[in-house]
Amino acid sequence: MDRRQRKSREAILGAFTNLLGEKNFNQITVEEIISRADVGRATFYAHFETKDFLLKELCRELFCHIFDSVSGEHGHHHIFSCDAPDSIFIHLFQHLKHNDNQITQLLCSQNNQLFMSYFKQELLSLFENQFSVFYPTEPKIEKSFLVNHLASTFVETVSWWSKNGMLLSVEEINKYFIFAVKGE
Amino acid sequence: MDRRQRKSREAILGAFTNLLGEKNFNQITVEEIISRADVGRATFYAHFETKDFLLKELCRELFCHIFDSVSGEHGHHHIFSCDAPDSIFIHLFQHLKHNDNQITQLLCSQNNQLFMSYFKQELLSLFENQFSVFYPTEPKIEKSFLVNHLASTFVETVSWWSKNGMLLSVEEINKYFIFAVKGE
DNA sequence: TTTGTTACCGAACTATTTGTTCGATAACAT
DNA sequence: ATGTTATCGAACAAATAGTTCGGTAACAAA
Repeated sequence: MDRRQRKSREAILGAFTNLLGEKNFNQITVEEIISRADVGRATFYAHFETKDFLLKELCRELFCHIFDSVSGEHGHHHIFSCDAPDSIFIHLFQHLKHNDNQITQLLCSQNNQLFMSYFKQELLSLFENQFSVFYPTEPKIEKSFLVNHLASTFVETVSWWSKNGMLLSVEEINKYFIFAVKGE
Repeated sequence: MDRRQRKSREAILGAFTNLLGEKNFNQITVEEIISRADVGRATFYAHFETKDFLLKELCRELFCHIFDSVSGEHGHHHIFSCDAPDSIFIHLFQHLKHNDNQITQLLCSQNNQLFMSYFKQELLSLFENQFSVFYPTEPKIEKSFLVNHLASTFVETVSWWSKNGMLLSVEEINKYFIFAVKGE
């Protein structure tokens, strides 16, 4: 990719990220973004169709590498089929605590739920075929409910964690999560 | 309240409710609202300062009577201190299934999370001092985490329920919820 | 170094949407 | 019957979104 293109793109995404940490998504104007990114109006629209697409792109960049690395570390076999079935969660917590791309600020900003919904979307497909580890043979409850519960609880745990300044260690927050979904 | 005022207000809230069932909140314009409500532009702004305040008012009307009735039925004593500690949840599920004010359509529309966040807000204060029934003496986990988990799980349960067309009975969905938070 | 390509800027522009103002009218309360 | 008040309609101003285009400079490849 052209260096100019890359610089413009990163300037826009960076300015947008900062603004998201300060104010509501709806209240952020294109004018603010381009003036903070110091790029022309036409340049913005050359890169991103609308503000919503910009958000989508940002989320993709934020979460993609996390999920990529998680999938990569576990190869193409079932992620829960190794020694520690819940190691996937510790991995995710670790990645989040590492705070690439200022992800922490975004997760505890007032735009919290914006990112959480994207996050949950990714988790749903990740947990789709592994929920049986936590809920083995539960015929009375529909699968989609359990998968949704698993993903929701993880997202809410991360949300609570980041809102509390991520004071708890990765091991501690993982215990919290396990307790929430298994009750032990 | 003046009959004219009441009619205008309800026309606006009704039109807004219908639109929320069809498209995204951000994409709804004041023009659409007033043309569907068949009121003048000035009238709209005489009733609601902005679109956001309109949403807030709608949520208040949607949820307020539910929570009022729940609190009223249980008087001023602890809602969990009666025979069936979890009866409060069945009450809530029943009210939701009754579907006053087209609440079901809104809960499973694309604006789902908009209402769910308001809903959760109310639940948090409702559950604040009653979480110990579900999690008696759990010293290793912070209280705010448990309260948040309780409210989140309830909201997610309702969300899943309404998205599936509320096919399950009140008793069944209550069982799902209890299983999710207690694991039994 | 030269040449052709491409991204950027900046400025002007259109269209949409928001929010306000005001006089006339009709519904309301007393 | 009288004074009040909500509404209408229409015209506003202001903010924002999104487009267009010619000139300029950075780029990549020869």
